[in-house]
Amino acid sequence: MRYHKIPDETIRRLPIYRRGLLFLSEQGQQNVSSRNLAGCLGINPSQIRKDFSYFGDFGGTPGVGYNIQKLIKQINKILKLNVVRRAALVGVGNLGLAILAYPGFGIYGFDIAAAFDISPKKIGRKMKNITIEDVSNLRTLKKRKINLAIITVPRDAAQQTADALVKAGVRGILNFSPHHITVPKKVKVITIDIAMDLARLPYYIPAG
Amino acid sequence: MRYHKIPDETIRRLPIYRRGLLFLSEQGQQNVSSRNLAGCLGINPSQIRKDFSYFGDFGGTPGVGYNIQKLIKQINKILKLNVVRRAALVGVGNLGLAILAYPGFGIYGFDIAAAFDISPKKIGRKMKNITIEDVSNLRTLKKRKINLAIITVPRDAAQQTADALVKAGVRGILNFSPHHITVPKKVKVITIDIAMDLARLPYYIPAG
DNA sequence: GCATGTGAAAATCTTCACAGCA
DNA sequence: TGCTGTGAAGATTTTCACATGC
Repeated sequence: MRYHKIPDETIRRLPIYRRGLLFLSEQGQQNVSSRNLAGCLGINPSQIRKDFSYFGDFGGTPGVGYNIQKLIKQINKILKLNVVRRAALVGVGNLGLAILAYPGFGIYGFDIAAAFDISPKKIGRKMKNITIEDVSNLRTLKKRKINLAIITVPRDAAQQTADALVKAGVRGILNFSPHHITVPKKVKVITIDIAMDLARLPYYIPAG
Repeated sequence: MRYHKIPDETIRRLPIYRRGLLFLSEQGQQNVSSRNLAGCLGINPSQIRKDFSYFGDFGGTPGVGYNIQKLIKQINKILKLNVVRRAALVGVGNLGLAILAYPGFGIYGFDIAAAFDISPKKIGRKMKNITIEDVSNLRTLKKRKINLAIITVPRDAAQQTADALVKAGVRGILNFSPHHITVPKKVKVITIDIAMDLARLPYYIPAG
């Protein structure tokens, strides 16, 4: 299976596997079978084996399972998480602040290295070793080797923020603004709309 | 197509359509074609027409398009957003606070009607008309007609929080904790792991 | 002409089932 | 025996293409 195109869905699941593996590792486990990992994550075991098989030999041992540390390393390599990634945050409102404080990015090797806002009240303030800069400074990102960004600006500023980021050489954007943003093909955007995810819960709930 | 099972993917897109339609409505538009809406959202036009067709007649007019207000009403009805939904928030940390302050829930008819935490320092404090309660009060949710919940507690408290919510009659959970939670089939869980979404960006970026 | 609504085809993704190995 | 790795089958989702209606 080594030479095929990797399904997007497989890529989407790799961080889930990684999370489960780190958890099991913390529990002191050395090895894990696809069935164990599946149970831990609510995923079908064949799915896991199939996903792994796209990348060639994941070093699973029949009768035993996979070595957890090895697996984590392989996944890191595939996801290109084996170097520290510097990311910028644009829009230091409530959500932006929560994200700056969020401890979860570290375990993926992310370093939120800069924060930007448009409000003079916020510019210059210091949060967690980061001084909030004016958005006009976005153009310095390239020089600073920052090529990932998180957008937490209001909806109507989302597209222009994305445009500025693209101009500054950013290649990946995590967008929390509830608006579709258009970028060149070479830039990857992942949009998270918190309210939208909540919005489909009622559909699945019978009665009222 | 009226009597078929609706694809999950279609349900996932309905809130996206709704968002685009509200935006176009704000711009003063009355009608929209599948092609216009598609352009606005980055989705294929046939996809939109197919999605709509699952629900029977969406009242589109050949040569003209769809009436925006009518469409929004239909989507609201399908997603069961035509009544105000009361939701509880559990875990008033940074992310929880940001979500309490997030203005985006209102446009879907959500009312975050209660907040809970385990820390005595936070219990009793008031945020936006909501007094933070002790998690032991979760069992009152049924009486208070709250059947949706947002979990923003640390990873290791996620499962026990979910258990308490299920016991309290909650039927839908939006989970921000980076951990899989197991619930009975009648309860729907949607998990958002912010860091995990960021984690797959580097994969799509060539070079370093 | 322009746009909907939808069968049918194509693409994608998931699950099965089993050969092969420790 | 227990588990991996994977072709093949099955299920789901997307896209095409066009008949039909304004």
